[in-house]
Amino acid sequence: MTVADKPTHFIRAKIADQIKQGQITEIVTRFPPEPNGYLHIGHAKSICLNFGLAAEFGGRCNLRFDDTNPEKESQEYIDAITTDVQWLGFQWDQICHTADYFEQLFEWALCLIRQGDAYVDEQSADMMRANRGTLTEPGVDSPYRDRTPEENEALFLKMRAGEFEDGACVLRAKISMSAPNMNLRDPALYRIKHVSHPRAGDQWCIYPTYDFAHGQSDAIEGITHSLCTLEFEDHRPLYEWLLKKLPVPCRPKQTEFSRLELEATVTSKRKLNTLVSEGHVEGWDDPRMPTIAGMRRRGYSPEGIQLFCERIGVTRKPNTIELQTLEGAIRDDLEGRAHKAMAVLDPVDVIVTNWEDDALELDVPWHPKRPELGTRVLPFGRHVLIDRSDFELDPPDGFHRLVPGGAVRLKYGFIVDFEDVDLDADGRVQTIYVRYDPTTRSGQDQSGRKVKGTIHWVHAETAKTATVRLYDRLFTVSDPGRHEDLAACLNPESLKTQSARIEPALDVLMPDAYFQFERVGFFKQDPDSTEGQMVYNRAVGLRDTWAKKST
RNA sequence: UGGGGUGUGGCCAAGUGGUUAAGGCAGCGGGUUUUGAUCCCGCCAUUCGUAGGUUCGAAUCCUACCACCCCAGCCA
Repeated sequence: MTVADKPTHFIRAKIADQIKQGQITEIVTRFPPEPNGYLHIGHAKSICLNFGLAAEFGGRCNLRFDDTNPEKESQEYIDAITTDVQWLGFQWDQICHTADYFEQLFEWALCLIRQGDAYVDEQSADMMRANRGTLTEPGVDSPYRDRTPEENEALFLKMRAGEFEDGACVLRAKISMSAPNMNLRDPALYRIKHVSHPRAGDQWCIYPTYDFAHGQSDAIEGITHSLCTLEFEDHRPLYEWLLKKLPVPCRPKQTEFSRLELEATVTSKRKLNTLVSEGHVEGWDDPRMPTIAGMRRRGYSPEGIQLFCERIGVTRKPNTIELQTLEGAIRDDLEGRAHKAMAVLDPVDVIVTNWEDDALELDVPWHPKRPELGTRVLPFGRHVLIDRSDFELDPPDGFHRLVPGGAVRLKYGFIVDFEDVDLDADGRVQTIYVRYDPTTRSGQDQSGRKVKGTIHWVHAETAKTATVRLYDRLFTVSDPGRHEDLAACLNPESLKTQSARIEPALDVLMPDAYFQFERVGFFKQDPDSTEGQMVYNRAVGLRDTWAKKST
């Protein structure tokens, strides 16, 4: 897609306008995750927005780790985030860490102190909370609020020197304790944490807060558009207050958009963490997780996720996207990308009674519309397996698969006519007997015969056995985010593991390929796979209007 | 009962005073099809949170009301 045919949204429109008006010549954005967890689908929206916009307008986008709280952050998350952003298909201009700005931020804190715009408060956290007031009542000034700049500077230096315990005091902006916006009631700028930092090591025992770090970091990097979610809107006056008070190189502008809410999905880091730590899923990359790592393992493609992010738009409205919107985007992308092959998940024996020869090796394309994907060998013979659901003794109206007295095409093979069926004592189909029509070989059919259906199959002798993992939504409720007891709304059927018979070509490691099991769904080889013992994850099923009608 | 936001079809989303309110997803109907997939065609809001008002004319302007979301971390 080019800029012209992408659906527009208010941020894209605004940038286009600014460029047109000559107000800016280049845009610089940043994606600023805190490395305290894995990236999820909500972050994907932000990544696509920030990197996408920069690419579209010929600008730059930085990946910035907003690492101001060493208590929660770790190198594991930094590495995972780096991997995920690249996998999603984006390349940053610079990789940055707020920690690398700590010295400059400290200098700026000193500036504020000398200007009389910040003070060291020795009230306890509880006291500060009590004195902050409420939503409807103003707060009370701290008894330490009127210290002189000299006194504050001396204290702040002592904070840095490690002369105070954690929590003994904090640097606060001196704004107003009666501001209706709670964020302006003398917000904390620096706090004491005798904790070593994943990047800065033991250099610091005081760390800036988000509010004191974010805008100035944006300014240091020359960010033109600081995009963030709506919950930061109330912080914007503070963001601007700091940039105005400080001798920063430029004044970035913050623009907010609404965060992504996905049906039947949780995206709070706390809740995702609970799922992992309580063992409800197998890890951050469990294919049922809405994490980028999880979606990657499940078999979603980066382009499919990008397509989804483009389709959902960017606004300031609260929104909850239906799961089918995500699945639709993934299918739309995978349809053109996947290698298409045959696998039978619930096999039943079929004997082709008039086939006397050895196996016939059919040469069939991986994708009928994409010859460049090449071909593979598909064996056919006397004994094949078809899916149990593709035969009905007593078919409902409109059923066009194999039935007694009927005929069906074995895809890429021949048309076969029903001959007989063996049932076991319970009336369950045991073996189906058919005759193949030699004049109907795919690609050289001279019979002119038409049959109602074409089904998939594998050759019994050469087929391999694989494990398939069939995933379904993790939660039974559409709004798990609103339920405190997550365990109570877990879907017990979110993962079904079973074996399947696969054609030989599917028994080869192709870790980067996406597959479609014809008539079944899109699959990806799990990293647990080994040749001879493949594991296929179902990313998403095919659209199935027949199943829909019959229910 | 403070401040900041948001309300357009089942879900998203254009639209910012003047043709019959874009488009996507989902749904429905039909065509093509060696995947009941894909692809193609068609249908799907007399109405824009509600009630008033301004205007020749309103989803767009004004007023009032209603609903929902965010903010009282030394989290981000």
